[in-house]
Amino acid sequence: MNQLPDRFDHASQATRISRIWEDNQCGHASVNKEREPFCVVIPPPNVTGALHLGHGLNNTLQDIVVRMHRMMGHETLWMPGTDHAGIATQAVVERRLKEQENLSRHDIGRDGLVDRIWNWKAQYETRILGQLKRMGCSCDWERTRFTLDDQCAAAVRATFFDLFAKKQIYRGKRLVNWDTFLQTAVSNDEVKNVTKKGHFWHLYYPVIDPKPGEPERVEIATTRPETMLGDTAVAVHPYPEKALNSIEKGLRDRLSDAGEGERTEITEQLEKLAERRKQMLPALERLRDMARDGRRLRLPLSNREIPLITDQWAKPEMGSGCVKITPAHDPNDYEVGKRANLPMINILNSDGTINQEGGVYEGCTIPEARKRVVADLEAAELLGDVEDREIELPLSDRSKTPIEPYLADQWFVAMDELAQSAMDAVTDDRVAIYPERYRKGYLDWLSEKRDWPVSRQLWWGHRIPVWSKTQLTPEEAKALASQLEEMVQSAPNSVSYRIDELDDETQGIFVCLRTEGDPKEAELDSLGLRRDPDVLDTWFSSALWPHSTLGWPQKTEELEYFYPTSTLITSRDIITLWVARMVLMGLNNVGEIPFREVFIHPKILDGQGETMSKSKGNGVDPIDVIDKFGPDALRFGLARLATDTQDVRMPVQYECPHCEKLIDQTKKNRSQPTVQCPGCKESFSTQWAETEADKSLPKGSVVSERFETARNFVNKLWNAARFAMMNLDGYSEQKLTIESLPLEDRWLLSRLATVTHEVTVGLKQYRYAETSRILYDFAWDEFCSFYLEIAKPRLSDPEKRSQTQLVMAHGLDTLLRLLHPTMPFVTEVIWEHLNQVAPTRGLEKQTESSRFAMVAPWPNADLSHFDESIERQFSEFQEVVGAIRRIRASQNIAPKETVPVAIRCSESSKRLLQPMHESFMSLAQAEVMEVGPDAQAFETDSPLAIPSMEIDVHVDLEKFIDIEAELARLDKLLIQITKQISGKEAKLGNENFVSRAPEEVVQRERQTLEELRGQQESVSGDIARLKAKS
RNA sequence: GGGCGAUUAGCUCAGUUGGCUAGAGCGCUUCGUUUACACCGAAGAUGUCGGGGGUUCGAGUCCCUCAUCGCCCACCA
Repeated sequence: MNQLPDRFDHASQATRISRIWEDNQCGHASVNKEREPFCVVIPPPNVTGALHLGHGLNNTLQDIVVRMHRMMGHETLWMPGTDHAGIATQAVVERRLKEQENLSRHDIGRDGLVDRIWNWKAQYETRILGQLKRMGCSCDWERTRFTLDDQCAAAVRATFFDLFAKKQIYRGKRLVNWDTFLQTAVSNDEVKNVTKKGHFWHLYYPVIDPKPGEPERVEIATTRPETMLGDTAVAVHPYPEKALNSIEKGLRDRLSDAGEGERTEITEQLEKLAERRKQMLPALERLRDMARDGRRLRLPLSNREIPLITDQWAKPEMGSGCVKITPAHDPNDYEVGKRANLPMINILNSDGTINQEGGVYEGCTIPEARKRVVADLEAAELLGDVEDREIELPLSDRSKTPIEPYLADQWFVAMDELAQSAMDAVTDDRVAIYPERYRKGYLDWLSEKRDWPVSRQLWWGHRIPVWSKTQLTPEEAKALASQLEEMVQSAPNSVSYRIDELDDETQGIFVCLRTEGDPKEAELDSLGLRRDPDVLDTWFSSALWPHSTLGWPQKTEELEYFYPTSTLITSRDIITLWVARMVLMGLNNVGEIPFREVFIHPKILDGQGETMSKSKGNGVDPIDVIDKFGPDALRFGLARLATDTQDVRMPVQYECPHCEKLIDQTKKNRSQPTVQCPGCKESFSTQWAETEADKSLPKGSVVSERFETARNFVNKLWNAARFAMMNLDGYSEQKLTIESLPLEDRWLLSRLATVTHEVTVGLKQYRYAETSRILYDFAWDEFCSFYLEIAKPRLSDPEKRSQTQLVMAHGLDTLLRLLHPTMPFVTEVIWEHLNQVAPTRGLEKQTESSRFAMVAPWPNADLSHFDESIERQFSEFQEVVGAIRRIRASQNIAPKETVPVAIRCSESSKRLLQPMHESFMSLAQAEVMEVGPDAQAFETDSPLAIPSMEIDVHVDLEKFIDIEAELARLDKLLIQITKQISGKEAKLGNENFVSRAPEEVVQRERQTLEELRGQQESVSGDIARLKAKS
């Protein structure tokens, strides 16, 4: 074992280990009724781009529980895969197309674009899966799925068909962002608002048959007068006074703690408000009353009658206090329209010209219509003031033309029952969400039961399996329906159709086919039905992920065995979008929840507290961290940060490719194409490098030095193992009785039992940070610093060697297994070596070790090994060693000098400390002269009391004493003790404390005070003695 | 605007049901290459637990309030 390097060489080992795992199918799971299943589906990463550190965290946490359960003997399946991420991926590919070839998607067409996205997907899927493998993720790679692959597509079709047939999918109108130039809807994030100069037109709508005292017309104001053609109401606030009051109150609240500048501004606003109240309130209240009275208005130009209604959307503090309602062309008005059940009049053609609803303005473009409407209103004397004003104009990011809110046909999933089922699953604890506070968001969101619009005007995604023919007369519809009826009769489980009333005269027929490539598609085509061009929302397929990946809608053995899956580990931003929908779809499709537990983990932020993303330049590729620190360090580093209270701030650095110096990333340098290293003065490129010159520079990777600790820990473990294995020459099986083992062995076994228990429970409860810390502290401070150090002398004692080897090998073996889920690579490599030198391991009885750590059985917390008194006593020993070391350090005693020590302690402590004679020598270079209740202080003594342990350690300083240093130390000590005594005295002098605090607390305080006084006395005595001596 | 969370050492974070003489890692200071490990070992310094109130014998921990930061949702004629 001497040939092992003194640093763990992850670079040369990791790929080899990965291959071994893969070759031996260690991650493969199959239906095995003999064993309990454990299943996790991966939150499929988007194929938009490579994984970043957030994914690193997510997948590390999954792999830890997956590996633990596999070791526990469960048939463990971690289902891998990726998500097609409709809009995001299409946008990325389109952007590239534009940048690199200056082409739009319309230039290459639907098939052309989709082909390119598939290429992109192939590239990134490979990259992503490669990243996961390098992280050590123990997925069942043979089962890798993609949300757009055939199996997922079959599930999507089956689901859509089912909901369609049950009428839980319906067609409805929805306002979309319409790009009139490209004649397509665009998503919210493709719309950019620009501020432009515009106007605010005041219009008057006449009141029909005003009663005496009522105004003859109402004033409304708008930035888009042409939309009045589609108005279906005018609204006024139902409680104008209340509304004004609440605004006033808000302002006054702000005023009370506003700064100087803000104060004047708020005061001005308050004055305006008061003025407004005086002038407008009576009029608004009258209008409100008129609205309640059901009064109607005459919409100018088109001469329609429209109601005056009340709705909170009308802000009494704005404009005239009245607002025109155009449900079909404004998102807010749309909501008002739905609330008031108003008709929705679409006045636009898809190319942005006015349609027949616009009467004489039909065919006009929007600017033309605006001009003419304004002119005509002016002619009718219904135009008031025209203000200049800055307006926010939404522009399409692609065509740079104005976006029109446009009422378009969309498919919706009715959420009422589905949402309720998903709420019930959580409220009655079939699905447990951890940390619990996330339940609220989940339940609140679902409780709104807003129908889910599932169509997306994109090309990349599951195409909606509906063929339709519209503009049919009722007779035509009937005729067509009878033809379809035959089709349904012959295949009722794969065809479904429905007739929808489109308006008063026309009907539409919609046919859903359950199977992709159904020959009936051609039939439908010949009947003149056309397939819906839209695709489904990405989350539609993601919602099926837990069952679609297991083969649903087929009744596979896998589905039967692994579903419901065990746990879902994900990030909080998709609790509603994804988690909730998986629950409701699982219940709908399979009739069973998709997972029993959900664990929500924190997010990783950069040093500035911002989320990491490639677009900011602060994204960290886990591979860069792996290259620098190794996969185990990445994993351990992430796991120890995963607390359930808060997000993780992780300052990141560039690593200079020339000199390996780490350079803090700042907001400034993270967006530059090149950075100059302050160390070696050489420059390197970043992800922003574009020019050839910049690109030719070596690239600086982005890493975080937060992983250093973890890397050091990996190395510590490696070296501890190396030490142990170097000392396993001649290792042989033997019978061993626990009772006969020396205290330090009993202590180790007890600690192993405790730690095993804590880690097992901790990981089951997703307390990653805590269990990582427990393992770190145990491995470093107890196993290495104490156990191995104590073992050293025993290993060179021929009588004790063999027994020590056995216990040491067992300790290492257990530690490796406990650490394996978090640090799989280094533990696997050590396991290989350990198997060579100590192929059979165990205590009372040795058995052959498993070939791989990955499939080694999870340690049992052997409670018979647990011994509280030994653990407690051992910490006394550790304290005494610490005390001796402190004295040595304060006296500057050379490491090689042996110091005589006397330990005054109880009989029971003596029983422990006496046999540790050798260990005091190896750990503190101390010779224990006396130990027990009668131990005497030395002539020239340096005492050190162990707080709350009733142990006094005395070190003979005859040969070393530095009186000045010692006096300084003791003075300081005395001050500390005295301070604590007065604190305790005050506490115990408090009548209330003594009478009301629990007896045991008071007792403890008394005892501590007692000890402190003893210490004080002893230290004072020493000071006096030393002073006398000097 | 609604909801959730955070604020503890120079930095990044722990701190279970109130009992704390508040911890860890990094960084810093001093010492040390004793053959597992300098990616190491030993010792040390560092805190008005964001501010203010309250409950309690006792508050980092519970309640109220303010401030700052972050996230989600809604909204921005």
